[in-house]
Amino acid sequence: MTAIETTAPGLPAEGTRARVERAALDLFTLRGFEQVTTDEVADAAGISRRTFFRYFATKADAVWGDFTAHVARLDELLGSGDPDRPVLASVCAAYVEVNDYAVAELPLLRERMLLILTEPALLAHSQLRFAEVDRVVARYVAGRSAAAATDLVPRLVAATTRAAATTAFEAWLADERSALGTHLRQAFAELTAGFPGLLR
Amino acid sequence: MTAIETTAPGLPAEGTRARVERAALDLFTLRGFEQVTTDEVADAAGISRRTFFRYFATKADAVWGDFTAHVARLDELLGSGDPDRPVLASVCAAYVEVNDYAVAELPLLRERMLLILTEPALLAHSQLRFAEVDRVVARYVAGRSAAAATDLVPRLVAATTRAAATTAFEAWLADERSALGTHLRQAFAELTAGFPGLLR
DNA sequence: GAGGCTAATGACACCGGGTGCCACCGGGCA
DNA sequence: TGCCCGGTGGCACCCGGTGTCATTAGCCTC
Repeated sequence: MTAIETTAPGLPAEGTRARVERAALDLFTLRGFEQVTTDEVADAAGISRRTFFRYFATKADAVWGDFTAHVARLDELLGSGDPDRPVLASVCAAYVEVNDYAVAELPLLRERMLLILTEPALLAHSQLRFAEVDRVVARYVAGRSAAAATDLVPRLVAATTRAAATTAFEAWLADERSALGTHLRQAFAELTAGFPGLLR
Repeated sequence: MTAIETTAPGLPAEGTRARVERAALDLFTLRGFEQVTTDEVADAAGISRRTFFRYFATKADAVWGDFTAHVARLDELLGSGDPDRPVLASVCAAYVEVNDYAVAELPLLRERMLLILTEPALLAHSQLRFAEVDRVVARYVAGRSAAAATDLVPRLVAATTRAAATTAFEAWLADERSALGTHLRQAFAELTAGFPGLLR
């Protein structure tokens, strides 16, 4: 595997990050996360192993894209939401909206999430990234319910809505033709209603 | 760090596993998970590094005790529960019961969970162990609601109740004097009622 | 235009978790 | 006594991740 487009040292390195992400996603999808070494990813992207770890803190981080921006957008959506809507409904709505991707982005999202939720090493790592989401949600719930972000209910809302969202993603991945939003709405509906179908 | 009680090779190795667990827990609590090498743990327990990895698949597994038995007990509790009780309530009750520890075991449990939920590497790893719990719960819910264990609702119940239980653990760890069962019951009450306090 | 600063890169050495392999040791058994 | 067997330790190796240093190119200043 040699580089398609080699970059010289000292250059602004335009698009290098995106190129590495593509190489990583391709290789991981093709052969499995653990079966691919960081050396191979770096090689395929035309950079050195050392440089790979300057773009991504860990091997796992190469599959997440700009997740920090994703979390920031969720934070903004929560902050700019309708203050008259109930807290829990606001959280769910923000989750649905932040995950309302353009059709063209769906294949990439699918590839990412499939890796994250099926590869054990990536699933483990996801806990650390999703914790960023939890903090944002807990802070929002705390702010609207006059509680501390470390109290039980804010944490509880954050943890359970995130669990519901993740489960919706799994259902979406399992059904190639379905819409992510549908699964998210259904999951949140079940959650907020206390699972009405399970009263027996 | 030298071994208190060295064992000869070829011996039945009685209590070695427990001794390694204690050494690991002590060192991790004292200096932090990442700051302790497996070499040091093995040394403190009087075995070689190579043998450490025969008792535990990973460094992280040394803090979990016999978690497989814990999951098995949850499975049994679910299977032997009152079939007239609603499904969701049964799951919550089983969670409460399986976590009803004797007072003498609480300090050890606290030490374990504090490490697991505070140390990033262990928190990430926890996702893999907790997934075992999720499978058991999802299978139970599926069995009682005429659905497949891979359907949305069984997975959803498993993921959200587990998230609630984990959050209850966090609350318990944050309050030295509180009872774990209280937090669990409160968390499940909020969850099953759809967070009634957040209607504004 | 020469020199100096900066940022990105790559080579190298090193650490630590995890694994495969093999030699060794002790006990049980024919 | 000779054999097998299971727990063990030593060793070499792979791979993810990090610290250090030299190199390179662009840019800014004089």
